[in-house]
Amino acid sequence: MDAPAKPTRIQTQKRELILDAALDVFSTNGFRGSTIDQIADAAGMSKPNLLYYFKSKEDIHATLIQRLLETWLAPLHEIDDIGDPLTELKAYIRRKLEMARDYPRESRLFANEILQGAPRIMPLLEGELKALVDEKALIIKGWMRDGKIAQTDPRHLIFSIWATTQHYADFDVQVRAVLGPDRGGDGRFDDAARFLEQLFLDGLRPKR
Amino acid sequence: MDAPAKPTRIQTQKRELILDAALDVFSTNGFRGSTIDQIADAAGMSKPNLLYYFKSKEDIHATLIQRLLETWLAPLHEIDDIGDPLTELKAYIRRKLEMARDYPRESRLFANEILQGAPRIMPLLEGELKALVDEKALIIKGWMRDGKIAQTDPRHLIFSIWATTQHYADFDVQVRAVLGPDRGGDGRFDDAARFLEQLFLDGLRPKR
DNA sequence: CAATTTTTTGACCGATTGGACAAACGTTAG
DNA sequence: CTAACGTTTGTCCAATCGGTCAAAAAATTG
Repeated sequence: MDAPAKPTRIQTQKRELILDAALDVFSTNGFRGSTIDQIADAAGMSKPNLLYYFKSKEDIHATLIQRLLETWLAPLHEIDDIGDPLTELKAYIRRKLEMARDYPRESRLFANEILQGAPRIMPLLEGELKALVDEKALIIKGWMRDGKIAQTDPRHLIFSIWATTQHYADFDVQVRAVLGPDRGGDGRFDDAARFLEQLFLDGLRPKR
Repeated sequence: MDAPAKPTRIQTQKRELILDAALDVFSTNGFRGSTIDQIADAAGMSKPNLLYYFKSKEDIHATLIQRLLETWLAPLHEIDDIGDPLTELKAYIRRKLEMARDYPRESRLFANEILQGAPRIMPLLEGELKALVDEKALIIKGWMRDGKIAQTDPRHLIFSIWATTQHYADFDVQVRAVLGPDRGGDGRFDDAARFLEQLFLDGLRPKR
């Protein structure tokens, strides 16, 4: 009874088009600040037509958030303790920075959700995300015990990596404005990568 | 003709009440996501009454943003090259972290504005803020030339300080969710302060 | 007190919102 | 061709939006 019935080619195609348009709109205006009309316009279709593919504004947003989280946590999943700790952390920072560069809309969508108090993903933060961070914090703690990296708080280390990398997506307009048109162009991600590697490896105290 | 007429006691008092309520609402919902009714409710008055003190929703928001920016950039202004560079930077990080702790609503208001493309403060970012950062970047660059701190990109250094400290205000719910009820309580800012000092001074490479 | 000014509110307005619906249109399989 | 099904849209609806206005209520002034 009521089998889901596999989607037609047009259905999958249009749904994808809508989700892409919705990502544009939601990531810059937040959920409450976005309208179905805006999304429909951006997707090049009428509002009723959009509502034929998604049954509500909530539905679109939920689909987007769910899809986002899968890709968003992937880099953290990849951390394990088989490689060299410092190399592993450097790779994680680089991957997160690449995600800020290649998926800035997803980063801003997430930032908007958290800023608003995470009303739609709070259970996930306290469940899946916390468990994942706890697991990786244990690995990092092990590296510290082995003297492979300096002794410090592994959870705040993870926070600082998130903060510094996502900053280049979420605060992009500010970064561009401050750097000016010259360095705001393309090289800013390379500069950021170099700086962050230096910061996380050796900090600011001058070598003796 | 049309002298501004000094405000009554009730006027200054109620305007302050409204701004405080509006800061609550705007900082969690963004500009478009907030309604005058929400603000009026939070301020304990009727909508027309609120509009008697501020002529529009825009007016409230503009007042809030303008007031925010004055206090927001104060810590950066305080950086000068008379003290010891590392001490100076440590103090700046601590001050910014205290602001994230004591004025989280202001931080989120700012984050919302930037996330939405900074439509109302773009000129200020490209003008006053860029000039200020340029000025302080020169000071930091001097420290690097003198060998007082490690050679690196001073602008990205400033970005990383902003990102790591504001993270504890803007992403507060995520930080709390991940740390759990125990450490999510009060000590998290002290833990963050200790971690950030370690990170910015010495990084993660273990001492030999 | 009474006159005046400031403060507060209920009722209202046009515009926009998320969403429903039936009718029209396109496509495809028999 | 035609019946069936998938797709698209114009029209409509109730709720909410930002904001106005006139009149009532408080506060202030003389």
